[in-house]
Amino acid sequence: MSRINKEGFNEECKTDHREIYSIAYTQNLLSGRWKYLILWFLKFKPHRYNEIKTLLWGISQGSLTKQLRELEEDGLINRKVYPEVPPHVEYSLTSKGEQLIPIIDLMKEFGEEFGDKLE
Amino acid sequence: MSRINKEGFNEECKTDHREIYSIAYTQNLLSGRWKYLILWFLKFKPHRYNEIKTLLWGISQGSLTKQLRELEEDGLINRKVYPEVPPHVEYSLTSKGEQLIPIIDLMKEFGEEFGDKLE
DNA sequence: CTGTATCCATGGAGATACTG
DNA sequence: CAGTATCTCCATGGATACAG
Repeated sequence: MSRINKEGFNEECKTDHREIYSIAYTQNLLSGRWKYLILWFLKFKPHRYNEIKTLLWGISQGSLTKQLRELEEDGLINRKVYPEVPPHVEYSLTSKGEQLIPIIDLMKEFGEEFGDKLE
Repeated sequence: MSRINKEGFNEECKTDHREIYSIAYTQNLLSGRWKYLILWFLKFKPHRYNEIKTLLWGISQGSLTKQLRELEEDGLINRKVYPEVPPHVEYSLTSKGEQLIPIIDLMKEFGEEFGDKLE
């Protein structure tokens, strides 16, 4: 999903610009094939890199690293490195990231009601 | 954003499969550059094709038509054609689509709190 | 006014190999 | 264990022209 910028919205839009930008802002943070699920997993407890990779069956290392970096840059998750050998890295939600969880909860509830075809 | 299928999640995933599928299902319905904003506009009242096109400054006709068709196929919006000349088409939310609005509301609130940089 | 048809550019995601 | 570096592929969206 492409990211949406400030440019590109009608100056005469009937609804408040800020509302549109706010929705686009949040959408941008969550744009990515796996981000909703990563945040969902971290809701319960911190996870290590390989734990997430196992939960997200099918994700490649390259993709996972990229999504985690983006989530980190957007301030949604923390990355804590334990200076051990072998390496030990743990990802957890920031308070900002936690505030996204209710959205994902709602998406889960919606999907439980309407998405039965996936079962 | 690519769509997520039933396949691709670990059989031994610690969280309930249904929750993951439910999140992915909802994410799939909303995958698309403009869908959140289209639903947001329809929240207030039905809109005509060109009204939506004007609100979404910058969208091409081809893209708008495609997004509207997908939303319609997924049962989120209604398409009502008034047999007039010139043509008159009105889009409105279905009850299923209305149940998505709280999610978008939350995204708006989140963006209002954290997305000030877009102002 | 509300589209369709066609082509094209872009970027995100996967595959694979390699590394401290 | 937790990455990095490339490469490739293809779905998505945009541009443009045309139409009922």
